[in-house]
Amino acid sequence: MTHYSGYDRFNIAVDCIIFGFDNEGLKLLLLKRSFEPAKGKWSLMGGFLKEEESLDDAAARVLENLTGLQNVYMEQLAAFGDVGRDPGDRVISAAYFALINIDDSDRALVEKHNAHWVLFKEVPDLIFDHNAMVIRALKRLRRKAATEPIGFNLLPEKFTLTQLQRMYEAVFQHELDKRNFRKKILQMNVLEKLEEKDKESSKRGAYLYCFNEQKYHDLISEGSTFGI
Amino acid sequence: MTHYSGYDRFNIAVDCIIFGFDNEGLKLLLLKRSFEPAKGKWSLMGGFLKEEESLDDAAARVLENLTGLQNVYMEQLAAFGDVGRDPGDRVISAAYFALINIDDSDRALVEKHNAHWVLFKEVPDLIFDHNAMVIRALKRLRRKAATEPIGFNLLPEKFTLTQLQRMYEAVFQHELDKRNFRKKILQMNVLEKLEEKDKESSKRGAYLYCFNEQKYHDLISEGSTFGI
DNA sequence: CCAAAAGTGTTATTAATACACCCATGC
DNA sequence: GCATGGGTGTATTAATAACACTTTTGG
Repeated sequence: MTHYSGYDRFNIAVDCIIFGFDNEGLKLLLLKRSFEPAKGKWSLMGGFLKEEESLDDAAARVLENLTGLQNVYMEQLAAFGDVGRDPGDRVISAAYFALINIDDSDRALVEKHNAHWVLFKEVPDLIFDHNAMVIRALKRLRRKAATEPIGFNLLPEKFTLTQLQRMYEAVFQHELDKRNFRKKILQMNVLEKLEEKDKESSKRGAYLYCFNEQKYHDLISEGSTFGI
Repeated sequence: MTHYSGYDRFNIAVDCIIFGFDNEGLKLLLLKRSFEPAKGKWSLMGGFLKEEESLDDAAARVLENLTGLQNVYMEQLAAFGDVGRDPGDRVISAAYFALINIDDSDRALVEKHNAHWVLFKEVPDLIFDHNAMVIRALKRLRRKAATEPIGFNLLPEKFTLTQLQRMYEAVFQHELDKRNFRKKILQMNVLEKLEEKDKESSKRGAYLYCFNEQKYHDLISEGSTFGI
């Protein structure tokens, strides 16, 4: 016996805007829809909410189904609830965005779903209101990446300062000054400089760094903030 | 015949975080819940989504039911979807926040709903996850009010610079320097100075201003941004 | 030896902050 | 004439932006 009988009930979906980053730039993981309506069209990865799971759990499940990844950085963007947004039926969708390192994703799984990493600048027409979701996700990503240390989720555990700068340049879509960038990020003292060097992209080799959660907390607790 | 049969369906609620402002400070419009479960407890104003309306429409309807107001500044905060968030039944709630001028609201309607304007600092324990919604709404309000001209929605059409400053002080919960504040807001050139003076709060009288949408658009289109 | 990326400080400009006195008026 | 809130400018400090050369090393 429910307390709230007599009210309309709805299908609820979660749709995932999955950001990735590599040498080519900022990318989205998109797939060709395998069922009607809009079968064969480009789409975000989605799924329906189940009775026994939270929205956050559903989004994590959908992401894991596609990428094989758990414990990924995810954040709810908003709920999309226009009446005609899905021509198949009335569906309310909670959109989530995720930041992952492309190399961590399970390539076989991704291929099985007929999914592809697409450069953000080249995102095609997507079904329903998915383009609107993507645009809002980028806006949110830009804002948050500028003020919180979430961008690191797009990189491997160990990265060079140049890689880090390229990542921010891809997110913000404009170039940064190398010296000012390094000054700023190093002054915040949230990175740990490793002994190792990366020799892949230069002969000289570049020192590898990793983000240090503890250092970040120290920064915050002394009243400072992260900012690029 | 629906395309998406076989998936669970859910009640969907909208809950409204209604901000107001007067001489006493920043306030929230809260009500004592008139039905089970949690009857008699403090709560946000809410309602259930109907088949024929969008989430935004539902939020606007719920707000109008309580305040009598239409065309109010409203923005979706997020969807809240934890499994046990509402002990009455599984309900997914889309939280919206609204900014209104307290004097514009229909006092009789507000009283009829057993609703009260409560100082933000004195918000009591609310049902379910409503306190969490309120905290996130304030965070969002602070961020957006600092970078977009939404704070004006908390004031009457015509206001003095002191009123404007008090509003921002109430939102940010810290004092601002009078001269720096006036310099900043006037330099942006988004206010229109009226001939009229307000004589209510001083003998000398203070010039009234109003926000000018056109001037704001001019500011934006020349590449500048609003900021307090 | 040279191409290619790594690394490194200083100056100039701009924005943010701190701060105190006179003005107008109703009582 | 005095208490009350309205109104105004400058100097200091901090943050941001602009900018060019040396280093290392594999080929």
